[in-house]
Amino acid sequence: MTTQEKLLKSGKKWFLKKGYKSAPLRSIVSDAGYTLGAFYGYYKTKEELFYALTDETAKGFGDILFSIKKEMDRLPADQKLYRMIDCYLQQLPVLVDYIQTNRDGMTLLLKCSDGTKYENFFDAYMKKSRAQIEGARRLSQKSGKKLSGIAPATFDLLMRGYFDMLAKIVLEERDKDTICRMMAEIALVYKNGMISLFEKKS
Amino acid sequence: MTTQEKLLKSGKKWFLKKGYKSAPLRSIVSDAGYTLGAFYGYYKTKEELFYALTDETAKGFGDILFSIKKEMDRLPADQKLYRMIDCYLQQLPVLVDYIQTNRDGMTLLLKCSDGTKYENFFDAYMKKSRAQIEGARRLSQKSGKKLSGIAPATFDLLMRGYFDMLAKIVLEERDKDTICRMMAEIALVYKNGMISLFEKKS
Amino acid sequence: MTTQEKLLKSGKKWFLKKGYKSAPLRSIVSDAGYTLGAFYGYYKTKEELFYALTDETAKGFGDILFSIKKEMDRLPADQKLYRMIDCYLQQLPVLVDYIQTNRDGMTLLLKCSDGTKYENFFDAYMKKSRAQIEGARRLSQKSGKKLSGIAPATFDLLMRGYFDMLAKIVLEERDKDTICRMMAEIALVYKNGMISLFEKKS
Amino acid sequence: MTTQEKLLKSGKKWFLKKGYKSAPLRSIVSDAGYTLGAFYGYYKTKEELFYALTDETAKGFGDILFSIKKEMDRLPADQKLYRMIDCYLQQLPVLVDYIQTNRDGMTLLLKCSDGTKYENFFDAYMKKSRAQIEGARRLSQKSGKKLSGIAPATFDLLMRGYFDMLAKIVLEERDKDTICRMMAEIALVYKNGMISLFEKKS
DNA sequence: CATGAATGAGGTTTCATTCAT
DNA sequence: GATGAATGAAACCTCATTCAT
Repeated sequence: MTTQEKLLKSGKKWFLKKGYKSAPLRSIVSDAGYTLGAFYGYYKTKEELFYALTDETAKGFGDILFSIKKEMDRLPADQKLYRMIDCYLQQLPVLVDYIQTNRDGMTLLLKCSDGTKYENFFDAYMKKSRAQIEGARRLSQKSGKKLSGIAPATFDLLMRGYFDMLAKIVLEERDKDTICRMMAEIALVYKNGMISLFEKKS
Repeated sequence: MTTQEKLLKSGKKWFLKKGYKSAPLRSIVSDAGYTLGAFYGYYKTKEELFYALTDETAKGFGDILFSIKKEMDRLPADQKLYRMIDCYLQQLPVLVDYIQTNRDGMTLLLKCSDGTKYENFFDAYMKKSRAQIEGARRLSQKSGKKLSGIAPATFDLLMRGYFDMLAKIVLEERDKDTICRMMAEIALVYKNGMISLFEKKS
Repeated sequence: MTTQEKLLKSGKKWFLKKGYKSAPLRSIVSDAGYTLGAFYGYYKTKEELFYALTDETAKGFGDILFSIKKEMDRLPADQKLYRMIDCYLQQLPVLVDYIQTNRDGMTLLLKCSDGTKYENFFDAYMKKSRAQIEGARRLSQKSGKKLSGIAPATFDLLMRGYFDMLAKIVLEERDKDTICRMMAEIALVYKNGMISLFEKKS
Repeated sequence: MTTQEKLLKSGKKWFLKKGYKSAPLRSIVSDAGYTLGAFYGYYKTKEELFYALTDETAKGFGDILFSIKKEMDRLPADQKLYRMIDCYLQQLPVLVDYIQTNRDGMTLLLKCSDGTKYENFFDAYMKKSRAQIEGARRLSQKSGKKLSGIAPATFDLLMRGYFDMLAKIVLEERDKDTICRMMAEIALVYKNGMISLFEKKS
C-alpha cells in the first residue's frame, strides 16, 4: 500500500469516526505511520484530503440523480406527478447499487462533511428537485386536473424524508436486495398513500 | 435577568449559531457581559452549560414519546400495527406543540449537539422504539394474522423517516397549524399507503 | 510594567532586531515572560502587535509631511520650485524632532516593516509628493520661466535621496542639533547646487 | 544549459521575486525542472546558492569602488575634498556600466539579500569609505586650510545618499545614458552646492 | 460574585534539509 | 546525477480551563 493510500485510508477512518472538523490531521497522519510534513507532500490542505475521499462519489451520485431527473422530464406533463415515482423506482437499483459500492464516500458526504463544501449535501440536491416538482405541479394544474390533495410543501418534505431514509438504510444495511426491497416498499407506500389522498379529495 | 440566565441565553444563541463544538466559550461568556472566570462559577464545563440548555427538553420530549408508547401498549395485540398510527396521530398535536414551545432546545438537540452525549439524539430514541415494534410484530404473528405486506424493518425505517421529517419541518416552520397539517397529511399517506399494501397482499 | 507593556517592549526589541517577518512571535512572548496563549489575550495577530508599535508614529509623521505640503501649496506658483526647500527647511526642526522622539517607531517603519502594510513606507510618501512637484514644475513652465536645468526625474530622485539621508541619520545619530545642522547643510547644498544649474542653463 | 545553470537561473528568478528568505527552495528547484534532492548535489545550502549568484557581483562592485578609492588616494592631500567628486564623476560611467551589466546581481545584493551576509550591502561599503574620507579630512586640516563649510559627517551622509540614489535609479531605469546623465546632474548639484558653501564660509 | 491574566495542549501549515535508492 | 519520500522544527493561531485576587 502506497503512502498516499495509507493516508487516504487513515483519513477515511478518522473522518468517519469524528467528522471532518474534529478529526485531527495529526492523528490521521501518525496513524498512517508518518509525520505531518509527509502529509503535505501529498495534499495541500486537510480539506483537499477530504475531497480526495469524496469528490468522485459526490459527482457520481449527482450524475445518477441527474439522469433520473432527465428521465422524469420526458414524462408527459399531465402524468408527471403520478408517474415520477415509477420513474424513480425504475432507477432505484442503480442508485442503491451506487451508494452501496460507495458506502464510505457516501457516509462521509452525508454524516461527516460538516465544515466542507459538502455540508448539507443532500438538502442541496433536494432543493434542486424541489423546483422540478414545483414545475410539474403547475403543469398539472394547467391541464385542468385537480391533484393536490397534498400540499406541495408536504410533497417536498416527503421526498426529503424518502432520501433521508435511503441514506440511513444504505449506510446501515449491507445487503443490496434488502435495501432495494425496502426502499421500493416505501416508495409504494408513498405512491398508494398519495393516490388515495388524491382520489379522496377529487 | 440573573447572571445564570444571561449565560444560558448567550450560550443558546451561540450553540444555535455555530453548534456545540464551534461555539467559543469566550464568545458565549463575553456576549453575556461577563468573563470566563464568572462562567466557571456556574458551570464546571462548557458541556455542562449545553446540558443545562438541553437536558430538560430532551427529557420532556422523551416523556411524550414514552406516553405514546404506553398508549400503544394498551392496544390489543392483534390490532397493534394497524392502529399504531392512529394512536400516534392522536398524540401528534401534543408532540408538535411540545417541539414548538421548545424549538430552541429541540434545535440544539437535533442540529447543534455534535460532540455531546446528545449527538444522534433522534436515532437513539428510534432505536428504542424499534424494540417496541419488534415486540408488536411478534405478538401479531403469534395471533396468527398475516399482516406484513410490509417488512418490520421497513416499518421501522418509515417511522424513523417520519420523525426526521417532523424534526426538519419543526425546525423550519414556525406555524404550528401548518406543521400539524403537514405531518398529519404525511401520516395519512403513510397509513393509506400501508393499508393498500396490506390489502393487496392479503 | 504591565503585561501589555512587556509584550510591546519585547515585540519592539525583536522586530527591531529581526524585522517583522523574521521575528518569531514565540520569542517575543517568551522573552516578555509569557506563553503564546497570553499574547492573544492582548492582540489578535502578530501584525496587530506591530501596528500597535507603529500606527501612531506613522500617522504623526504623515501629519507633519502633510502640514509641510500645505505650506508649500501656499507659495506663489512661479516661486514654488525655488522656495520649496526654504519652506521645508523651516519645518525641518519639527520633523527631526518628531523622528527623534519616535526613533523606535520610525526605525520599525523604515527598516523592519517588510511584510506589513508599511513596507515601502517612505517611497509611498515620496510618490505622493512627486505629483505635487510635477504640478509645481508645470506651473513654473507656464509662467514662462526656464528653470529646468534639472530633469524632473532627477529632481524627484534627489528628493527621495534626501529623505533617505534624513532617515539614515536620524536613526544613527542621537543629537538633534547635529541632525538639524547636517540636514540643513545638505538642503543648502541641494538648493545652491540646483540654483547654480538653473543659472548656468538660462 | 547545464543543471547548475538551470538552478542558478531559477534561483535568481525567485530570489528577485520574493527575496532570499521568502523564496521557497522547493519552488526554485521545481521551476528549474528538478527535485530538491538534485539541488543538494550542487549546493550545500540555500544560502550557498544565493552566494553563487551574488559573490562575484559583490566582489566586482567592490573592486571598482576600490579602484576609485585608489585614484582618490593619489590626489594631493590639500585638494582631496574638492576633487573627490571629479574623480568619482570620471569613474561614474564605469560604475554605472558595471551595475547595468550586473543588474540582477546588484538587485539581489541591494533588495533581496535580507537574511544573508549581504544584507545592508551598501552601507557596509559606505562605512569603509568613511574611514577614507576621515583620513582626507585630517590631512586637509593639517595642511592648514579651512575647507569645511561642510561637516565631514555631512559629507559622508551625502555620499551615502548619493549611492542610494544610484542604487535606486539603476534598479528602476534600464537606459544607461539616462542613468549617467541623471547621476551626473546630481553630482553637479552636489559639487556646485558644496563649492558655494565653501566660498560663502571662507 | 466576578475578574482577567495566564496556561498548555491542541490545531493547521511551511520549509530547509536528509537519505536510501 | 537525480529522485522523491520523509523528517522535524518552526511558524501562527485557538480555546477550554485554572486560579489568585
